[in-house]
Amino acid sequence: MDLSIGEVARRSGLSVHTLRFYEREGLFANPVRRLSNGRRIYHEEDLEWLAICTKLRSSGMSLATIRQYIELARQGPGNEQERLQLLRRHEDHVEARIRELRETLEVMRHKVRVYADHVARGEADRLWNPSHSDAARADTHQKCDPPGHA
Amino acid sequence: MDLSIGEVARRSGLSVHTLRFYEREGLFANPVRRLSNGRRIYHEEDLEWLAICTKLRSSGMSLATIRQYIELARQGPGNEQERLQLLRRHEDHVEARIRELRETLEVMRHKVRVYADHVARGEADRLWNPSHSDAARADTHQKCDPPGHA
DNA sequence: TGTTGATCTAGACCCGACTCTAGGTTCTAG
DNA sequence: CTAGAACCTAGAGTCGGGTCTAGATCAACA
Repeated sequence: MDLSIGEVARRSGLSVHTLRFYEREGLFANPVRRLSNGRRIYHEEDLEWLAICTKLRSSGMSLATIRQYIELARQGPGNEQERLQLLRRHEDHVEARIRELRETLEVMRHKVRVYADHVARGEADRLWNPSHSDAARADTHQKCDPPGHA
Repeated sequence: MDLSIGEVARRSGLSVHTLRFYEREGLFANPVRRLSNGRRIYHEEDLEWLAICTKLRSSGMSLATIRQYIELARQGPGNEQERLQLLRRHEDHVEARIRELRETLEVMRHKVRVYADHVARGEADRLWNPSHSDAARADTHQKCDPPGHA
């Protein structure tokens, strides 16, 4: 049940380069073992961890933080609170990020709606070609264009 | 009502370095004007745009995309649909990102709950020190630890 | 007048996270 | 026996997004 790096790459979606890179960076819980010929051998557990790892990455956890986490895990029992703390801190970050994105999204949706409206009614000229002198006027129409001052 | 770069930095929260960098990158709708002595002069409109710009950035829009957008705006009226399209594409990205984050968050919350439970009941030993040979056993407890195989 | 502080330009540097190259070994199939 | 695929290491390169430095100019004040 040993897996080659190529196999793991295929199944994890990461490149072999990245797998070696992650190893150098200490992102595997256990030092990756080698065959006598020097080739790496992985196991199902590594794939499971890589899946989690990838999820953490894609939710914005840095490699440094992931490393911290697996270092705690490597130290064995006794630091459960720290591990939980680390995960909860990340939860908080993710939540904050979601709030931030939602807020931006709302603003954007509003602007797009107003714009689309104007465009549809063919009244967009003033809006879409703001100049220094009529910026204030355009403003009252909720423009979100980069203001011009030519 | 002219603003110096320092003033704009103060009010936008960006550094003077970044303002100059953004200018080089073509992220201002209008070429930033200079005083006869070469110093940049900004206006309120620039601050407004920088605020929007910052929001777009913080929602993950790349500088390249922002540049595309202001290039459309610079071309003047006639490409409203393209601008709307660009904004809507970004909306889609942001939505997708929110979904992704929410999903991760759910998974994390679940794992944290299960962990905290185990820790609270003092049963975490097996869970928190998984070894190759008992990984399967630990697995039945929904571990999210990096699996060990020592 | 001279120092302090803000600005200018061009270009180097940094960081995170990969990604790839060069040059060498090893496995596998024909 | 040999070609080609897969692997190895060390280290260089890339990309996005800044960040900073050096050396010069300029304004304002005691």
